[in-house]
Amino acid sequence: MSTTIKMIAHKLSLSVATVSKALADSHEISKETKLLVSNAAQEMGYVRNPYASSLRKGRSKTIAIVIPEIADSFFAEAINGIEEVALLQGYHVLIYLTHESLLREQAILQDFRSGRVDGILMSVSEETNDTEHIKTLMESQVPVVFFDRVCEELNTTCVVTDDFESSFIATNHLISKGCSKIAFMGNSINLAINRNRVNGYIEALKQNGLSDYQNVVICGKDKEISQQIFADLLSGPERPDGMILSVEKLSAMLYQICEDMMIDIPSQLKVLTFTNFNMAQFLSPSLTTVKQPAFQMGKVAATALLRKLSFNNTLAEPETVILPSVITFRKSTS
Amino acid sequence: MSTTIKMIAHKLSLSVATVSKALADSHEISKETKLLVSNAAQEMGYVRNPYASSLRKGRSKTIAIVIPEIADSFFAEAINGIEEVALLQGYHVLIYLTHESLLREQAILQDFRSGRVDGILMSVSEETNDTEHIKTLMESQVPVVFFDRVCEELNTTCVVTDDFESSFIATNHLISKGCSKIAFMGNSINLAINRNRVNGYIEALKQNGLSDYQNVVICGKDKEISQQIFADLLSGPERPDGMILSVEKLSAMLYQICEDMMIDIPSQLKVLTFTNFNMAQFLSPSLTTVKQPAFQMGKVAATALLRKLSFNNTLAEPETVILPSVITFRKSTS
DNA sequence: TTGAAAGCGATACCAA
DNA sequence: TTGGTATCGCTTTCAA
Repeated sequence: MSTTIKMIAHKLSLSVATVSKALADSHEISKETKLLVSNAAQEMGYVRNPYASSLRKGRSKTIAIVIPEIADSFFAEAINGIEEVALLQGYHVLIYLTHESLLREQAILQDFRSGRVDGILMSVSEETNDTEHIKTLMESQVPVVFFDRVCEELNTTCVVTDDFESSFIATNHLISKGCSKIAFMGNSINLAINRNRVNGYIEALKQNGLSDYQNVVICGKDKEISQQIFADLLSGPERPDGMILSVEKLSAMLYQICEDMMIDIPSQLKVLTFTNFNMAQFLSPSLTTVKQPAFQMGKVAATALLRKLSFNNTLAEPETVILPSVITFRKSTS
Repeated sequence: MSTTIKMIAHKLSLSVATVSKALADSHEISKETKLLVSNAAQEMGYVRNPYASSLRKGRSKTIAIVIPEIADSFFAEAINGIEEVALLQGYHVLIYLTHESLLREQAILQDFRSGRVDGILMSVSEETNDTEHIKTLMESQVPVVFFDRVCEELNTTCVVTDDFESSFIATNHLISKGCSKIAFMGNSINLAINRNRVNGYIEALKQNGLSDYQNVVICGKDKEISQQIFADLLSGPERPDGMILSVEKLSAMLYQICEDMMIDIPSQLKVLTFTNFNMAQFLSPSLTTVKQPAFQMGKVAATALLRKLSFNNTLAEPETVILPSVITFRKSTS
């Protein structure tokens, strides 16, 4: 049985009210009493029951991270950034994975209507084409801050990177290296992030008169299907000579397929990936990357959310923060 | 304001007790009433307040993951496995990072004395040489299950991989490839996992009469210091011709240093890493790895913890589950 | 400066 | 099968 305020009160012959206030460092309580209480608390190993506190206060000092997956260096790093900020402000962090399923995402957000969390940091799933579940939650005063995979149509704070520009630069880079048939491998078209990257790609093609070969390929979450798509594309008549991978895990897949099909990177196919992966430089061939500022994005998103919470979700107007990605040219596109 | 049991009761002219029982699918309640209640709940968008429930029941249906870091493919995958099991059984998952700090680990566990979580899944920090904080928690009936970085001296369930054997095989492999001066780069000697690996290494050296060059190097969490240690080791008179990296992130560091110092892998130095990393095969040179079954370890650990919880932490005797790692030989040790 | 008491929402005991 | 009510531990208002 853990120590309660009541026990402390009993021991010191004080009321629970006084003890509660003392522990909260209320100005109504005398210095001496505070000292007495905090000593007793220390000694008795008292830790405030968070559930009683949450129930009473209507706030849980807990936030949720809702993301598609975790075995991805971007999300792992972003969590790192979020955790750092949360810890500093005394918040606890619940983690939920949607595994790219809208149904799961809906179920998770549905649960949040219970008041389990004070706010949410979220990157939507590939399947999220309907945002009612998110809207509903926001309407019931649970602030949501998006990062990376945002919903642009929802009026709230978003933390993203410069997807259009990065993609534009990346495409131009491939073109400058002699590519004329560049394929863009993305995930769901539902995602604004993907649309922005696609648009950057298309714009670059257009400016270079290469729109004849405009090839946006959607690879879903299913690994086998993606592999088949790659294999078909690379063995087809109109084989690309350049590829932009919008999803980290496609890199390993493509490297494998190229090895199997004996396609040389970069001489036969130039490749570039949007990833946060820190070993790109040591791959064979070393991989040209657009590296997102994952840690920073996590920090900024968490900071924005906690600010909303401390301002009681008022006067914090929605904003879009754009943090720059860094493109590093390596052998895979040389 | 979210819907409460009281509101449902009011709407249906029932008592809160009845509604509560109906929602819990109690046998005391008639089929008709249950249907009535569940319909109303659905319609009103009712979600049980978890904090009120936890307060009353003394259980939170929440577990914590306490790990050193998250930007590491092992831990990321392990979380994946944990989350899967937790979700299936209706548990929520709080995540805490110690960043290899004992102080932080103690503070986190201290908080758990509040009843915030029903159980804990944990991999200890490098600095954890004192386990009082863990013992205290276990004594207050909060079950702890260790995975990967376990505390062998604490009497509870541990999920590990075959560290001694893997390390033994790995060392023998290097020896069979002609190495005679093999260095073992580990993290804290506090960690049983590290000791087991070191012992496997030492045993292999001994059996091959190579104990003259027995070199266990401790790289802490500080990146600069580790780099210096590597640089010194590789520029010293007794430069090793083989290296076992016990920590994933040392791989990138070593590849970089070898590039800078123009040391060729594998001709001048053979390298092998304990990692869960899925692109090892595409590194240059491709990296020989001991791959831990991270996802599976997460699943097994979570399953064990939840079983303890459902059995009220009785009759679940402590056990040690050993899941095998897979060693894959590649160019870095050829 | 301190204390009594109501109440957060759900659960569980006991009574009807 | 249903309902009244005490209770979980803490916070907060109001009174002393």
